[in-house]
Amino acid sequence: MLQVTALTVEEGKLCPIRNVLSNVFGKWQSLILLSLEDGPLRFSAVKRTVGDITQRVLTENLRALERDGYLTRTVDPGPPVAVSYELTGPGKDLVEVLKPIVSWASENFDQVVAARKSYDARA
Amino acid sequence: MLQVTALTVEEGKLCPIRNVLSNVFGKWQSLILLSLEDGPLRFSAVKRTVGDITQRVLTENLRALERDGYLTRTVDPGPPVAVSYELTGPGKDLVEVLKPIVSWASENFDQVVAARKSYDARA
DNA sequence: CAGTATCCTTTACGATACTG
DNA sequence: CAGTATCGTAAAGGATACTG
Repeated sequence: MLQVTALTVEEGKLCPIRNVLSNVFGKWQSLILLSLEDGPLRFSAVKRTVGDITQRVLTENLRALERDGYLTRTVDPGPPVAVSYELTGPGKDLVEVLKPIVSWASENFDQVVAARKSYDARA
Repeated sequence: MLQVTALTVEEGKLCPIRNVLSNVFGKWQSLILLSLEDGPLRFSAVKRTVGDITQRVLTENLRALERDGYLTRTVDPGPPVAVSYELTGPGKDLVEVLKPIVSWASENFDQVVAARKSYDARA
């Protein structure tokens, strides 16, 4: 069976699922990765694509994604300075497995909304 | 291009990606869904599978997943009472698109850990 | 067994102002 | 332009005790 507990069966080893996914399944991470799907973008372009993320939080999330090796950060000192973010190989792979979930979400949105409505009506 | 902003292009409509995924990409939701992959489990069995989740939080998450229509909750009044949770059709579909990410996480765990180490060494 | 009820802490996030 | 610095809020989660 699948191992999803904090520690794997071999004690002392962290669960890869949790350890990797916790940095991808946040409110913004997957959205940011998806925004880079078609090629590198500059900081402000990522911000525009995601829409309602603050500068502080975007920076924070970009750094975390860079740290995990999903994207690179390239600085072109200007002036004005231009910083662009680009998916790495692993980052592109990750986006590929992320996309089916995104499609699923779009396709099943109505169903989920209906389920919520029916649940709330019963309670 | 993919639409990931809070409001979709047709104003006033919520983004399906965010709206659906925010209830799946939490710390526990995907783990709980995965625990039910092989068939229905009772409350305590889910808890055992996930490992270190508290009763309160597990209950909370199970309710949210039930509300979104991913699983059903069946009570067999005992005594002692036995409650079992089972994936619905949509729940099973969701688990299927979730599994590739889980596999990806397992396969790329070492790489991510290495990336973090190298990033931390530079900074 | 499968929860509720409380209380408390942590973490993520939002708002705003400032800067090389 | 792409951040950093502060401050404040809110949601998620942890610990523990209690119950039909």
